[in-house]
Amino acid sequence: MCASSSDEHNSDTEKTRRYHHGDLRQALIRSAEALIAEKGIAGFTLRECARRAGVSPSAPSHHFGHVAGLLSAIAALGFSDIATAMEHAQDQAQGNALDELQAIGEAYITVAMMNPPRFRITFGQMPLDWNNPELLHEAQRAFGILERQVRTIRGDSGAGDPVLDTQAASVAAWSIVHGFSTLLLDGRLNRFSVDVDPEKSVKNLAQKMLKMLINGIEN
Amino acid sequence: MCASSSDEHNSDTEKTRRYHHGDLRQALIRSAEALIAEKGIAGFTLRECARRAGVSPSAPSHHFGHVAGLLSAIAALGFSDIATAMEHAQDQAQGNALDELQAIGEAYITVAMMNPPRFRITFGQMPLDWNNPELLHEAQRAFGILERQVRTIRGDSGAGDPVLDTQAASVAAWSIVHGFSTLLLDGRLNRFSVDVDPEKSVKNLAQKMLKMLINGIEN
DNA sequence: TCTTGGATCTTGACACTATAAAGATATCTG
DNA sequence: CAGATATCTTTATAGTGTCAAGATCCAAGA
Repeated sequence: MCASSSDEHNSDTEKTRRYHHGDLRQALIRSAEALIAEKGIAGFTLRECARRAGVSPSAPSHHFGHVAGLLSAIAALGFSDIATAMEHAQDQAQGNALDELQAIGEAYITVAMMNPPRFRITFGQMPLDWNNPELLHEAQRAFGILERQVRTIRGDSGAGDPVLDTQAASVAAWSIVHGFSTLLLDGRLNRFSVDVDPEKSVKNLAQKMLKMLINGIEN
Repeated sequence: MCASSSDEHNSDTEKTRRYHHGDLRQALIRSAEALIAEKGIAGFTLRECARRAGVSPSAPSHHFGHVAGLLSAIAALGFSDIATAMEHAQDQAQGNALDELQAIGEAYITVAMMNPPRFRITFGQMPLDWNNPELLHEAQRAFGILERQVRTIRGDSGAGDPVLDTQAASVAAWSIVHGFSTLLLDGRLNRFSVDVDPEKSVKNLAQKMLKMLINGIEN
């Protein structure tokens, strides 16, 4: 994932700044996430990303076209992160289908917490290019895992009340983990009565929430 | 310099363009929401708002200070909408505490659907000024209603499993309705297997989701 | 080895944007 | 009727995304 000679193209040092960066695409993605981590979404700027990568303002256009191109590439990584983390969690909790869904949901939240800038880009309101095939593919992959798991459960439990159908259950699962992640990352939770300071208590809270929903789904 | 009195063709109505707008504050709020409804969050611009209100680019600063001021005023309206709609729903469904929570949750989603631009501002990533006392107050009011309702329920049902405590339940309720609203408004649901085209089916889906969660909470 | 085509980056320019300072105008108060 | 004050305009500054044209490097083919 890194270049062959890693100390060659650092921006802030006065190392011979080459005309060709060598790995600009990756560098810009890193710059963008670091920038958002520092100054928030509002502080994101394509020019500043280029500046941090040690490159001219219009260099990014040759790799991503426009801003949405860079953001879409990052969003694709975001969906990929979620999908692979879900798959991993699913494998770990193998056996009980309900436990697998619980693990999948927790994985979603964990990924959001691990890289907030990436999650904000993936699910924020900044423009994305949904014609990007990679983005589209990874997004469908992520949601597919969750939906398949819910379908498995509802197939198992024999579906009592027809009102509680599979679609509603999968959307409910997605909504609860997504809503929690969003509220948490935007600092909406600790602004009010909820104090979720230590990281442990966040995961604990997420566990409880999911238990409630899954408890409601299986019945 | 512009014509002071007689000739006017700038505004859509018969209003003569005066030096003093008369109700610029409200006009800017309306312009902002209309603009976002048309061109999305990315198309929002303070200058364009001023343009639509028929005033100079820096006129808004005298009413809101900076961009975050205008957005915060709108966000305060957003929280107020949610709070009052929740209170209304609570009154309508009076009697069963569980039905009340269900109604409160549905109200949240309905408000989001009724005025998407306002909801996007209220819960989006654009900068807000949380020193704005009105914004803070309305936000606390909204969450307070939901939390009090959950507390009522858990007091009623006698709280069996201590794992499923009140805090987790209220956050779960907030998360599921907020997550659903966000995913819906950002077009993330109908992009995949879920097709929520007719408005009726959206409310139906929301009902089912909430039923599942509440079912899980009361047990 | 030398040349040449294509990918990569820079320069320069344009039309935007937010915001601040200072001047112009209307409304309100005494 | 006069000041004072709130409201809006003008003007200016610094920053932004994107485009077109030029500069530079790399990697084949002769």
